Amino acid sequence: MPHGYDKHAYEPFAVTVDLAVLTVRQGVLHVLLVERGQEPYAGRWALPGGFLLPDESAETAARRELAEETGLDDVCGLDLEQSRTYSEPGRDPRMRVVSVAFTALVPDPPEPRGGGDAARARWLPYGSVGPLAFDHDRILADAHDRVGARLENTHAATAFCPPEFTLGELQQVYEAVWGTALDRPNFRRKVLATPGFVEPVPGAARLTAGRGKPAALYRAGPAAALHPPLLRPSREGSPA
Amino acid sequence: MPHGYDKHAYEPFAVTVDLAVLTVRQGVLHVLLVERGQEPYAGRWALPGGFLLPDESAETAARRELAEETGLDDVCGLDLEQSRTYSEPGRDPRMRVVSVAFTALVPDPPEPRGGGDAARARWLPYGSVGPLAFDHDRILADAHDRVGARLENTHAATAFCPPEFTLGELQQVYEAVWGTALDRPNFRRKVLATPGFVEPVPGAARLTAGRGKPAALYRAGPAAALHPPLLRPSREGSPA
DNA sequence: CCTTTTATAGTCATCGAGACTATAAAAGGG
DNA sequence: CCCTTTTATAGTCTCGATGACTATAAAAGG
Repeated sequence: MPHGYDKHAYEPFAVTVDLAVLTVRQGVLHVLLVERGQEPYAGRWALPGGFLLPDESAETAARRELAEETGLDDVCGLDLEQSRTYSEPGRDPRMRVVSVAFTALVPDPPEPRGGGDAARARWLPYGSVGPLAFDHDRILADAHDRVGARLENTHAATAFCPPEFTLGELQQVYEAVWGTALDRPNFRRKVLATPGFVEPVPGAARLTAGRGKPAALYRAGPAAALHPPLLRPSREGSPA
Repeated sequence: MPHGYDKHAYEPFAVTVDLAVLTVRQGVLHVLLVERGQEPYAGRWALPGGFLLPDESAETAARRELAEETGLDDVCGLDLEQSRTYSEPGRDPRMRVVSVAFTALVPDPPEPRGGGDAARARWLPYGSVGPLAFDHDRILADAHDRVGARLENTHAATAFCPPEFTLGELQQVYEAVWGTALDRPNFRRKVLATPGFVEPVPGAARLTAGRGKPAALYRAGPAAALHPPLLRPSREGSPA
């Protein structure tokens, strides 16, 4: 907030929210994208988003847009996190737009309704489509980075799962987001040893994919942060 | 970016940047604050900041404001990171302002010049002054959280130090930001065992505080991220 | 010379985690 | 019904990271 507020001239900007809505389907990370109907970038895929209303916070606007685009009824419980704000002068060729980006993690999603003015909305595998409109490639990549880090330190992975899930499903989330395979017994040991990460659903089991032994079901635990964190295998440099 | 761009009405907003400029002085975390000269919140301390110019990105504006407020000449090399954007409708009583917050880590600082229109600018110990103007208490707390986490995963602590520093000085940074005491031999072992964190300055030593054995000098290493991270001692729940 | 202060070297035990093997419980095919 | 396949779960072994702690070195000050 500027102290010399009243002495300065200031320029008004358009403020929007952009959403990176992520899910894991069949062990593959997917993103919700909309197809642009008009110039600029007509025919290109873009992240859903929209303008802030006059008396909305960015968080409120993001949740409203999320409900409109996904058609989900209970948007309240969803994992929605502000990731970063993009304000480069040339990022929209038409006018000066400052965009607050959000990342939403949703469980097994319904097909998006092409709500409102959307030309077409689809779940697409992460990284499967060419360059997105505007600077949305970078926004999406930043969101992906943050989610990967959040899986290490929080139980955010449970946001990708239904209310009751197996440890195999939870592991698939980690593998899909990180792009690495994990050892199943070690993953299981680590998750169960972390207090508050998951809690068992007594006496419940589910056949995972039709074949094999039924897996026990778990719910998300009360712990927000994981101690110690669940670090991904040596992402860069030497594994020390 | 909204796809139904042209069909929507949108409201223009004022966009500003707010800066949490942090440093460590004598082992104590300090924040750069300015005293407001006018209503609202006249006489209260606030974070420095200002409006975006018409063709500036938020990053550029933040760096410009940083130079103006601190009087530092080489703002280019400073550690400046976007932290979060604040957009609650009532956060400024005069008008609708969306603020992009940044956190800057600076080494042993010069006294701030009360540059431009600033009533007064001072380095104050973190948490030593009462409620700040606007929502700056929360912005500052969020910045502090992020810096604490960044110390775990990156060599950001070196941004608080002069180009050549002792391991004791580096440890003081960690202790000041985290608010915990660390075991000196263990800290030393951990830092030196992390590849790329610091590299020794051959044959150089400095008397740390006048007394005691002179300490070897180190420079910041090339590694951006630390592997494995330097986790702070059991911050919550059980230490596992 | 002795005390104080700070830096640096090392020791020991414990815990986490990667790699791996073994067993249990289901489906499917003969 | 037996046998193979598939997946879940239990357990073992080893190594490395780290917390707690002790010991030595090199300076200043009395």
